[in-house]
Amino acid sequence: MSESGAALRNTRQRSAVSALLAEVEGFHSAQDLHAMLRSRGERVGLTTVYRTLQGLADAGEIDVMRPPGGEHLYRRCSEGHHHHLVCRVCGRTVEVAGPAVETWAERVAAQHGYADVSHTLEIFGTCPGCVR
Amino acid sequence: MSESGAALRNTRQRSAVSALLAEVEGFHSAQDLHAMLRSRGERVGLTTVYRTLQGLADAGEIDVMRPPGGEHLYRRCSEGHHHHLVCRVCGRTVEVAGPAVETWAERVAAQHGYADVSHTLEIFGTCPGCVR
DNA sequence: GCGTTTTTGACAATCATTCTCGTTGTCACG
DNA sequence: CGTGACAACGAGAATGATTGTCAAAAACGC
Repeated sequence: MSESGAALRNTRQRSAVSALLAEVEGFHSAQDLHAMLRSRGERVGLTTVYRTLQGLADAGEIDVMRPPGGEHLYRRCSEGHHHHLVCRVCGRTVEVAGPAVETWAERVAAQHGYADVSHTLEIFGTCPGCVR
Repeated sequence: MSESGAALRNTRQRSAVSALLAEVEGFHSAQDLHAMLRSRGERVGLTTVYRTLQGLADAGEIDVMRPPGGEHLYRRCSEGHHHHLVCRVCGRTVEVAGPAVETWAERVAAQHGYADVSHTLEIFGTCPGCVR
C-alpha cells in the first residue's frame, strides 16, 4: 500500500495537470481544468483529467470539495490537515486549521466506539468584499 | 414565490413521505424512500418524493447528507443544530452536538471578516460492530 | 358543490462522472 | 539501443441521480 507496489509512470498528461494545479488559485472543477489545459494547447483527455485528479486526491496532494451545487472542486493546498472557509458568493477560500476540532472529532468518535476516524468540514460565509 | 403566502396543502403523498421518515432509522436516499413507499402500496411519483424531501429539508425538518458516494441521503433528525458520526461500513449514525465547534467556526470566520456563516461537518468511522 | 390554485407524476432532459476497449507511450531489462 | 510487457491514454458510450415540463388531478375556501 505504501510506495512500494504502485509504480506510477511519468506521463506528459500527468505533468500537465500537476503543473496547472500549481499555478491556478482557488478551487476548480475537473471540466474547468480540462478546458484550461485545452486552451493552452495541451492535448489531454477529459477522462485522464478525472483519473489524474482522483489519483492526486487519493495521494493527499490535492483537496476535494463537494459544494451543494453539484460538481467536485479540486485545489492544490498546503500540506497537512486543514479545512476551508469559502465565500459562497465569489468562492474566495481561506485555509484554516483547527487542532481543537480534530481532537474533538477523535474524542467524540472514540466515545461511541468508532475507529478509523476521518471527517469533513467546510465553513461557508460571505467574504468582506461581497458583503456590501 | 413570496414566502409569506405559501400555504402548503396537505396531500396524501406528503403525509406518506413524512410518515415513512418517522418510522425508518438512519439515512436513506430519495430513490430508496420512493421504493419503500411503492412496496407499501402507496402510489407516489419519484418526482414528488424529491420535491417533498427538498421541502422538508428547506424547512429544517430533515437533514441531508452528501456522502462521498454520490446520492443524497435524507433522515428525520432531532431538532436543533447537530452533526453526524457515521459508520462507513454499515451506515449506523449517531447524532453529536459540538458547541465548541460551532463557536470555533464562527470565530474563525469572523477573524477573516466572513459574515453570515454556516458550516457542514460529518465524522466518518467504523462502528464497534463492524470493526472485527 | 364549484371554481381556483396548487400539486402531482410520467417522461424527457441534463450533466457530471465512470466505463469500455483499442491504441499509444513508458520503462526495465537484456 | 532494441524490444516486449503492461500501464496509461482517450474518444465515445453508458450510467444514474437529479431537475424540468406540462396536462391532469386533487385540495381548499366559500
